[in-house]
Parts: sequence; C-alpha cells; structure tokens
Amino acid sequence: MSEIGIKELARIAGVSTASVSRALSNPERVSKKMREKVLAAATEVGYRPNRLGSSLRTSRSGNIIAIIPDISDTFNSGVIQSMERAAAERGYSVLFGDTQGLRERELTYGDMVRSRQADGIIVFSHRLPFEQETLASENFKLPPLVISCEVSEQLHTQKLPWVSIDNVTAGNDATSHLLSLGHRKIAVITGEKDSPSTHQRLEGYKAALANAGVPFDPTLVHQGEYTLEAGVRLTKTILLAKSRPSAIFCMCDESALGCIATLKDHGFSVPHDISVVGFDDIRFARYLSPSLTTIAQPVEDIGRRCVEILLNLIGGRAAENQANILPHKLVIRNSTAAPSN
Amino acid sequence: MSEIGIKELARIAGVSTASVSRALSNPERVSKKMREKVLAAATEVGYRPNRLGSSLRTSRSGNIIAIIPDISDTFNSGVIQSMERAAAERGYSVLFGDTQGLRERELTYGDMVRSRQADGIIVFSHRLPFEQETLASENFKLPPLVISCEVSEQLHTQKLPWVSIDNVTAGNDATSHLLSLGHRKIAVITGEKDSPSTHQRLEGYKAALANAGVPFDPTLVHQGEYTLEAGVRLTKTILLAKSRPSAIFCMCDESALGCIATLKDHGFSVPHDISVVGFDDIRFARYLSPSLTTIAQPVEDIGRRCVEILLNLIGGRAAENQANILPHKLVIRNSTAAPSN
DNA sequence: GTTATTATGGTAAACGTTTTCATTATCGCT
DNA sequence: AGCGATAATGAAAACGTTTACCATAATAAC
Repeated sequence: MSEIGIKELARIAGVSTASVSRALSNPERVSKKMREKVLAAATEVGYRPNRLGSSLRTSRSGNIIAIIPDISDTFNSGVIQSMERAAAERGYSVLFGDTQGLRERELTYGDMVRSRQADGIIVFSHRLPFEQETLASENFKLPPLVISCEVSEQLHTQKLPWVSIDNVTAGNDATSHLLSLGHRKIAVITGEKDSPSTHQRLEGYKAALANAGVPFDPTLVHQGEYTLEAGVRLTKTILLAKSRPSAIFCMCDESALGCIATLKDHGFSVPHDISVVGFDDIRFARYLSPSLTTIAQPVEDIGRRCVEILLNLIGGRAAENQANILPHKLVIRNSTAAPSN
Repeated sequence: MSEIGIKELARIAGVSTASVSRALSNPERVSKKMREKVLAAATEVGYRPNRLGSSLRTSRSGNIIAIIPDISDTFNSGVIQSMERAAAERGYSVLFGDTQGLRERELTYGDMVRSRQADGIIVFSHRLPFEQETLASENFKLPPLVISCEVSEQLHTQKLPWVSIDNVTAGNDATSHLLSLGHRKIAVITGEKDSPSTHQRLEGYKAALANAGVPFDPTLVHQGEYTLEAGVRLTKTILLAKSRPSAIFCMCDESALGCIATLKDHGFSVPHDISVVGFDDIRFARYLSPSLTTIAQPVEDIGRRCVEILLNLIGGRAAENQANILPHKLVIRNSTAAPSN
C-alpha cells in the first residue's frame, strides 16, 4: 500500500517538498494560495506525515516517559491518567514504564531518552534511572526530568524539580487527628523502607506525638510497602502484639484497605475497636465500609504540574521553582473515632 | 554535549559506519575481532544508538499503542500492566492513550500508527480508531491490530483477532450461581449501552433465567457504565422500585463496590438482605466487606496474549486464531447467599 | 522608473541509522 | 601455489522530514 511521502505529495501538488513542509508545519510562512493547494492535495491523498522523519530532523520525539514502580496501583494510575491528559493537550504522548521496583528496568527506561525515544522523563521514585557512573561521567548531561511524589534529600541537591505534597505535614495531620480523638497508642504501617515519602510521613507522625506529649514508641512502627498485601500482613503482626494499639495509621489507602479487612476478619470493629486512617484518598476510599478517613492527595494537579514543568524543561525554560508543593487535605470519614475505653 | 553518533564512533574505532552498525545489531555478520573492537569503542565513549535513525531506516518504531477508555479503571490498569511487561520482554514499549470514551481521541491515537509512531494497536473498545471513510478508502490497509475484551459482531466479520473471555457463559455462570442459591428476582447493573461485553453478559443472564424457568423481566435491567458511580446511582434506583430484587448482578467489580456501599448506606445487609455478584475480580474484591463473589478474568493472560498476537502480526505472521477465548472462573465469596425469605 | 525591501518558493544538505552492492581478505582444496 | 568459494568490510544510497541558503517575484519607497 506504501504510504505516501512528502516528495510524492509535492509532486502531486506541483510544488517543492520545502513548500509542502512549510504549508503543513509553518502555515504562516507560506502564501494563502500555496497553503490551500497543499492542504487540498494532502487531504485528497490522505497524507500523514511520518513522525519519525520529522523527529529525526528536529530531534524531538514528542514522547515523554513516565517511570513508575507499579502502574496498577490506584494512586499511581490516577496520576498517570492526568499526566496523559495534560500531555495530550500539548501534543505529547506518554510512554509508560512499569519497573516493578526493579533497578534494571529503571535503567532501561532511563536509556530511552538517551536513545531519543523520549524527550523527557517523569520519575515516580527517589532514584534516578541512570547508572551511578553515568551520572558521574563528564559528558553526561541530565535530560529534562521531574520527580513525582518521592523527593529525597539527595535529589534536592541536584536542583531537579519535583512536585509532591508536604508529606511531613500530612503525616502530622493524620496523626494529630487520631491524637485529638484521644488515641495515644497509634501503630503505623509504612511504605517501602527507602521511600522518602514514608520517612517524611513518619517524621510528621513523630512531630505530632511530640506535640501532644506522647512518647514515641518505635515498636509501633511497622515497615511495609505501599500495597494491600502489606496492610494485611502487618495488621496481623500488630494484632499479635501483647498490647494492642487503639488506632493504626496506614501510609496508603491500599494498605488501609488490607488493614481494615484483616481487622474485621479477626473480629475487630472499625472504628469502634480500632481506628484506621489511610493516605491518598483513592477513589474507592469513600465507598469502603467503613468509609476511610484519609489524606487526600491532589492527583490531578500532581500529574498536570509534572507535565507542565517537564515540557517547559524540554522547551528550554527552566522550572520556576524546584519545589512544587501541592496542598493535601485530611478527609474525615467513618474509619476513625474516639477510642472505646 | 552532543551525543556521539555512529559516524563519530566509526571514526574512533577506525572502521566504517557499516561495520559499526553490523557489529551492534547483527553481531554474527561480523568477525570476532571487529565485534570486539567496536564494542570496546562503544562502551568507551558511552555510545547509544539513536532509535529514531534506525526506526526511520527500518520503518519499525518499536512501540505499540494501547487505546483505552479509562486507564485508572482497576481492571484495565491490570491488563495494561501485563501488556507492558510482555511487550518489554520483547523489546517493545507501550504508548498508552486514555480516550475517556471520546471518539476524537480514539482517532488521534489511531493515527499514530499511520504516522509511524507505533507499529501496532491494541484496542480496549469495540470501535476501530479510524474514520469510517478512512476504513472504506481503497488505499487504506488496516495496521496490525488486536482487540481486547470488547468483541462485537462487526469486528468479527473483519477478521480482526481478539482476545476475551466468553462473556455469555460468564454472565450465565454469575446468574446461575444466584439462581442456584434460590434467587428468583435478580436485578442487573450493566456496562455502557453499546458495550459488546455487556450485551453478551446480559445474554448469558437471560439464558440462565430461561434455563431455570424464570421469566425475564426487563425492568430489572439497569443500564449503566463500568464505573463505581454507576453502581451507586443505579442501586439507588433499584431500591426505589416497588418490589425489590433479592440479588443484584453487577457487570463489573467497581460498580459492585458502589452497589454494596449504597446498600449498606440504606441499611441493607449484604448478603443477608440482598446478594451481590460482581465481575472482573479486581485485586480489591477479596478484601471488601463482604468479600465479593465475582467472575475472575485472567488479566495477566489477556494482556500477554494480546501482545503476543500483535507482535506476531507486526512480524508478518498472521494470528493463529481470530478468536482467543481465555477461561474465566466464578469465585464465590461472601457477598452472595440464599435469600432470607 | 529605479532601487531597496520583503515575501515567497525552490534546491539541496542535513538528521543517524541500515543495507545494497562492490570490493577485498580469507579459507579450503587440489 | 593457484583456484574458486565464501566471509568480512567499506562506500554510498536510502528512509522522510526540516531548514539554511538562494533566487526570484512582488511590493514599497522615493
């Protein structure tokens, strides 16, 4: 079937390839007559420019790549969706790479911008998708890159722009809510050990305790992952302890879901026996039973902002701010209440 | 910083560009000595081939595009994830396009293969992402394409390969389960009006009723969408009816979630007052309360099979079978029980 | 009417690969 | 050593665009 190219189209329209190119991608640089002639011929023959050709010439692929530990995670997929939308509005496509937390796959995806398959990267992790030695190398220039949600000190120093909520304050808010209800023994189910957001939320947790004059008890902190299964697993652990907490702070809604399911399984009523607060406000949160008290993250804005910054970077305009902190909100529903005794 | 190209690398290694290309992408066509020399030089200078150049030359982009109505839908994101994995194993990347059900966006994404940004398409919808007139046009050849989950008669006739479960049987299974528990009045919350899978599941529903000698009552069928909100909305409608059903068949787990939440809100106990069966077996299903009886779809296999077929198509090997029917399974949990009276 | 300026369009050279074709080196045999 | 066959290499032409650089035509200024 042989798709038609710009040369052939030029021949048909009786003009030069340069004019065709101009008429199509720089219409203002060409006379009205020319424009119409070319456009007519183009629709006539159903011409589609070959994006590879133009990408090669302009060295701009029109793709951005999002590197994500787990696409099927509800919070992530929400952010992704808004990124896709924001990118599409500006004529960019989003390639997504699910790394399953594997370093190797991160590197593979990081390489895609070096091989010109993408113009920039959004990272959902605190690690940069490049080898240490690559980063150190003289002739390596970091591609346009923005970090979403997982902001480490290290990245801070590299002047990389990031967008996230204020996890310290959010962790504080969640904990303070429980404290204000009268809870004193609050267990925590965290995210991955090396997750900056987990550390930050934990910091907020400690700050809230300190503020309320409650001593910090490290045995109440259970290190997990941002998954449903972690919620299940660690809740069991918590229930086995000699002295049980009256509330559990889960650092993501999925683990809160697992936590609540497990509590119920073992005959505990939420919030009557034990209160649970989650994090993220995934769209299911309000429909669970009990509906989940949680920290709402501005999913739509996070995605959108990441894309905006990245596209600016790609366009050569540096990010206005390195730190982009978006507002979170404590959403109080029915999974939290005053302790029963 | 100017990334180094094959020419420069060739100069450095003291060989021709042709040899570099061969050493890198067709190692067996080159002597051992040459191979080593080139590879050494390549790692030495950190050479990365520019994929655009090679794509242009070979007219193979290495991307496939998945056109999806809603990425954040839990079932979809699961399938996506497995597609991404399967594609990555074979050196392909997945571009994903979230259409939000908009025809215009479908067309945009469909165009990407014509503009050579992608080599093939996976469609999560019953509509092809091309204008009717494009399809009718003489010189239009359908690109490699496979249909996931939404199989219409129309597509059938076009010999397009598809992969899906047997929705008719699945709908039958779900309904029969309720019938066998003793339910006679079973309401249905469907998916989108024009969704083939919804029609097929409904067909199975009717067949099950017929088989049990229960007359079909169209007022029990509530047309919705595959969303949580539809579950909420239509459950309210159902509860307002003069005579209430003893069971509800939700055609996706998200609507089942909304349905159960709404039932509880209104003081109904599930399954004691009303049984609910869902569809998909999203990973939350077992952790809801009550845990959800549902039809499990083989998410991983669906994604994987789609990719396999598509890549075969791209490689010029026609699909072995047009119809790829994967097994589903009724998973009985605690949201269904015998009617209470 | 002449010249200066601008608007318009064409020619051809890029962009970074792969691959055809021709050439040269190597090998296995007699 | 000499022959044919085969393997290894290089030169150069593609792939489909965009764009720098000219040439020309049209317009403006005087």
